[in-house]
Amino acid sequence: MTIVETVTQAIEKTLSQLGISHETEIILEHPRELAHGDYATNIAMALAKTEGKNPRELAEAIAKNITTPDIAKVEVAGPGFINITLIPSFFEREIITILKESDRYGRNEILQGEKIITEFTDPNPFKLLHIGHVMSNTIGESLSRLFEFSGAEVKWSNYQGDVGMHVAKAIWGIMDLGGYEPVLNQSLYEQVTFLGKAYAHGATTYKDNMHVNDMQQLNKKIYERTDDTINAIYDWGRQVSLDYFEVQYKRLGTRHNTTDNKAFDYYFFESQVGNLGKEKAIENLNRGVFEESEGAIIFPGEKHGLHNRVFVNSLGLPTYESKELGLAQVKYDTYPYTSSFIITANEINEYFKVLLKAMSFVFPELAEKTTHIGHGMMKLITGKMSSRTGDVISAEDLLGDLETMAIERAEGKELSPELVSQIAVAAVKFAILKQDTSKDIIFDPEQSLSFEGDSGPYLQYTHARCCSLLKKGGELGIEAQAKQPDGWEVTELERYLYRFPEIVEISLQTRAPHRIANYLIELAQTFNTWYGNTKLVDEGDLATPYRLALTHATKNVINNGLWVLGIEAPESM
RNA sequence: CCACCUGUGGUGAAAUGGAUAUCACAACGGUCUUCGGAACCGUUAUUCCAGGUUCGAGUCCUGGCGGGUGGACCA
Repeated sequence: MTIVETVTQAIEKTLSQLGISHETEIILEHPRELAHGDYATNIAMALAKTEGKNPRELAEAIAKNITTPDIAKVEVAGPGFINITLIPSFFEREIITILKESDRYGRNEILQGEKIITEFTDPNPFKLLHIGHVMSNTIGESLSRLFEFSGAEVKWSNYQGDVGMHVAKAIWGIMDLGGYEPVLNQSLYEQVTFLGKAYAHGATTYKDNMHVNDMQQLNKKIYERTDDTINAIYDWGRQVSLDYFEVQYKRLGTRHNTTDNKAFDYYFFESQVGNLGKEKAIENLNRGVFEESEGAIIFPGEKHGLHNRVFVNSLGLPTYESKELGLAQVKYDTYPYTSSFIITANEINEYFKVLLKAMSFVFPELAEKTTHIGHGMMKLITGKMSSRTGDVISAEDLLGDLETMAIERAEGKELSPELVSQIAVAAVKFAILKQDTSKDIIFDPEQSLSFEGDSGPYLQYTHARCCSLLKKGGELGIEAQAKQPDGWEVTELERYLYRFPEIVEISLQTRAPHRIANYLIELAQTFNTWYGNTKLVDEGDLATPYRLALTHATKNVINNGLWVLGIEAPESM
């Protein structure tokens, strides 16, 4: 039984002893001020009115009767809070648990037996992997890890638009620039840069209302695969893009599956789900779910308080909407999930509401299992980042600049390329994950590059510092021992460490990795303050073994927390 | 025009309806013969406006004002 359950039960018992029946749930929270205790409940204030009593008097009455072995002190404070302080040996037991469970500490079984499929990143072949994709990738990976940390079997998927007008624009651009042959023998980066240029050229031309017809015809030919020359360009461009994305996932530290060493378990493509989606739309047109309008097949979202959307356009081609229907089925056929999460930027939130409504008629069981999670957009303070490949900033450029800064920051200290990469990735991922992911992020590269304050590198540094202290203890022949010395005063650090599993649960329930990120910062600050004020490894001090145990516990919690965020925890840096 | 999201120090953020609104950056001032200074300590400064619900509102409701995103053949 967890400490929260034990204490809640004790309060429950007290209430019934006092003859108070209640429907209000007993909620335990951590007071903002540690001085107020480890847990607090507002139950007295909540029940005061129905009981016809003064909240403070009621609180006093309840407080007097709460007893469990782990409670050292119960106090009434403020308007009627009941503050609870735990006994020192509770913390000692928790430290033992943290050391014993090691990299499993903080895991739970809330999602035991669940089969979850997540979808994120979703870059489009023929286009750049840009910072928006980095954001989706980071958030999607963290949520996937959080689900896994909570006991679910999780499959990662990536859905990519390998057909559609953007491809036609790119291919038109390639042809107009004289073909791809000249770059064939160059590096992957050169090839993909050429591709990016070609796309930009096509897109600009299209926007200027030139060659619109040509590109639409081209689009049709790409669909039909009737032209050998076009097919060759298409196959080259698609493969170059996919290879290049994979290089970027490696660089981003995206976890790779063990079967084929690729970032995702499943890759789905628009070209593979379009026909099925179109069939479903036509099928449901006959059932009256969809309607014909202006030569297109639409879903009348307006009948459901939403807006109408086109599923099959007037040329008879499936739009993104109907492809998504096909995708839901293909995903389920590939991996019979109990839940499916689709993580995208929030600019398509409204679109997804309509889509899920339509899906609830076409595939009721699948729609029930599907959740869309919209994340904020990455806004840039312009002019501060190099942008070698166009007006959007590529993942490549972003990471390159961060790595350069990390090296400068180290001031001549030799860092392995691997470590430099880990630090750069930590900087950007933490900047994304430290705040509510549903909101836009104003990405100030300078700030993220500064590596100060609440940053990923700060956490990594704290982790490395813990490792160093443990090493020093080892050299002196002092082993960590989770046994409080006589007269030990419980530190703030201990009073934060045991909260990690609770934080993970809250983070899961609200699907908010930033809860974990913020907790880790608080924990690291608490540790560093302690470190600054106390000589932790002191040969002559009997408390050193316990201090080393706390240091080790801190290392474990930071390590596990960073794991959920998808950030590496190097032992030295 | 309609829908959804959003408004917290100079800047960027946090806060299951709880106590004196927290953290970082910036600014200013300190600590240092390091246990690894990418550190630690201190000072200044904040909930868009008006009502309402509640014992209690940054948080919930209503109405303003400001910002973002969407609103039929792009995704």
